[in-house]
Amino acid sequence: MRGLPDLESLRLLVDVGELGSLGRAAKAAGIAQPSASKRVAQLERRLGVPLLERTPRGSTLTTEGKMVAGWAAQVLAAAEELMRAVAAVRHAGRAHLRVAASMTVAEYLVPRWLGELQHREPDVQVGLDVVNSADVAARVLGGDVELGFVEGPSVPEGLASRVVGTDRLVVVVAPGHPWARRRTALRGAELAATPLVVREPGSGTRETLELAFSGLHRAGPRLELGSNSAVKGAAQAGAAPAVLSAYAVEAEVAAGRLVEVPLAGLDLGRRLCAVWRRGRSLTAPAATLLSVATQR
Amino acid sequence: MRGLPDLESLRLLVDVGELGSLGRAAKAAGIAQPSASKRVAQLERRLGVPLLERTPRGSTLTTEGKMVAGWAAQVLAAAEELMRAVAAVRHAGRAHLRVAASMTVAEYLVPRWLGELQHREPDVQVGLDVVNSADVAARVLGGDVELGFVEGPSVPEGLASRVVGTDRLVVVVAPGHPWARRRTALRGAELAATPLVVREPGSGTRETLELAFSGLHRAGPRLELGSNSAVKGAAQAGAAPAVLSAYAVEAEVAAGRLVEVPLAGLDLGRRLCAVWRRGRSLTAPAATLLSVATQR
DNA sequence: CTAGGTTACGGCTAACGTAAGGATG
DNA sequence: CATCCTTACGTTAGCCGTAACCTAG
Repeated sequence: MRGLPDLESLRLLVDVGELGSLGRAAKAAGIAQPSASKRVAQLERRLGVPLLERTPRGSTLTTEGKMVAGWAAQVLAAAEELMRAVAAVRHAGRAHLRVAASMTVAEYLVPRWLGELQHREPDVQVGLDVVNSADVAARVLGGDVELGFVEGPSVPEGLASRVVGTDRLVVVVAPGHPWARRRTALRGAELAATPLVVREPGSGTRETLELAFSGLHRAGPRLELGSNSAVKGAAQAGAAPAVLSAYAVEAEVAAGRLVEVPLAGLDLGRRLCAVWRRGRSLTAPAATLLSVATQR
Repeated sequence: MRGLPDLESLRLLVDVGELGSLGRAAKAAGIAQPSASKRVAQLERRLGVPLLERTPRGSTLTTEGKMVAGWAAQVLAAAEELMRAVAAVRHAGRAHLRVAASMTVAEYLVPRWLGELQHREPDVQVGLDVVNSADVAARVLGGDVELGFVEGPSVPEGLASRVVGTDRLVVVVAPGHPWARRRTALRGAELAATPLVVREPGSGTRETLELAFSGLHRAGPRLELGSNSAVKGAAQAGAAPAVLSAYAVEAEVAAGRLVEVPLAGLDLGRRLCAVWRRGRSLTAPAATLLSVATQR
């Protein structure tokens, strides 16, 4: 099993499952039927598993095919979220509905919302600016964007807000780190006195951490890095414990590449809030997006 | 924005972000540096967004690049789960650790577990059989597989078991269906008297539904279909309300393509259980998998 | 005969590697 | 001048569409 599969072939497989024949799936993909046949055959070779039961009256998925189609649908859903989010970033300036979001919200929440919004309001083009929390507030107040999404702890002045979710910072270490097998919760004072891998000053993650550490005796950071993935990489390499958003490390923790250390006596929760100009009524698409965001 | 991006290019982008230069990312991918340069450039053209800040001392991700890399990492994680799961299906027979799982568990839970198991026990090859719940029990009792995973409601005789998660059946309709705007919860009797789109008899989903309907006056099914995706397709087309696992419709509900109808007075929850031969001790890899599965 | 499938073949796109050219500390 | 990136170029591999053939109801 070398290379990763290509998404077009996975889409083709899913379509065959739903439409019942290679020919119809080919039409849906805008290619000729023999091309679709060959692509699926190649996918079967590459995965080493038979996927279709072919008959002169159509094709149905084998048991393995149903499984693969199910897993493929999840890959495709993630890919489509990516494409929608990229489209929103590209249209940042000239869109019908302009919003700004901080990194964490933009990365983990916004793509989902866009999917549902697009379904409810198919014609609305969303433009997305990704900036830090302070800039989100500035753009909303300045009227550059209609709606903003920020991560706590503080909600800026002069803005109406609604909580749309909660996040918390977590301490993670490489699986080989002594703390990975800890059974007793880590105390805040102990964490503060340990050199850590953290995000750069000014990021929402760092600010939440600084606030929680205030008043504690503390060690300087071991490493300051400018992106979540860089911090994760350093933690996995065993450099030191890292502090990051629970969203950001979800996948690594699920896969066992990082281990979350239980923590006590330190509040690292933070609200994720939608904000808009106080007293100004929202346009219809903005109200829809807000309602979508609030429901999840 | 036509076609979907290809996964190799996304991997390349993520690697550039983590490794700091196109050259190192190229080496990681096993291709020449100019090829990597061209691929990323093509990705930028295709997405219509600048992704890299190129300098003579390396390349760093732009703000948009960091976003895209974050979203790409999620797509890649899903793709890798798919590949691991396919490998397990392919090795069904001749693996070190052989397990059997029913559809729902195999589709939504097993890929995650495999990721973590592979991390904890890198050398273990897992073989996965996907069969219905009754067959899972038979294979465990017959010694064909060491561990099984079934969806309730009944736990087979003669097997030790442990609950590894919970699922529930949900009622979903197309967004245009009258029930989509319902505010009051649906009563069990009303649901039973409505023609539905359901899975075929013998599937775990169908059995749970039949059990819940027992004693109620009921209408026949509107459609019986052999796969979750077929049922979802019919529901989206507006054929009738459908009843499916919450896991199965998660993505569609999040994207607004299906709407969940609130339900009262009918217990459609079901436990997902690991099962093994009573009195037989588990091998080390099986025990590890069980512990991984139990923790999530 | 129709509706579905595969095989065969020629054309073209696209990805690769090597080699050469340009910028920046 | 060392490093990293890009452009140029020739080769190769893979995908596509058309056409021909096969099979079952």
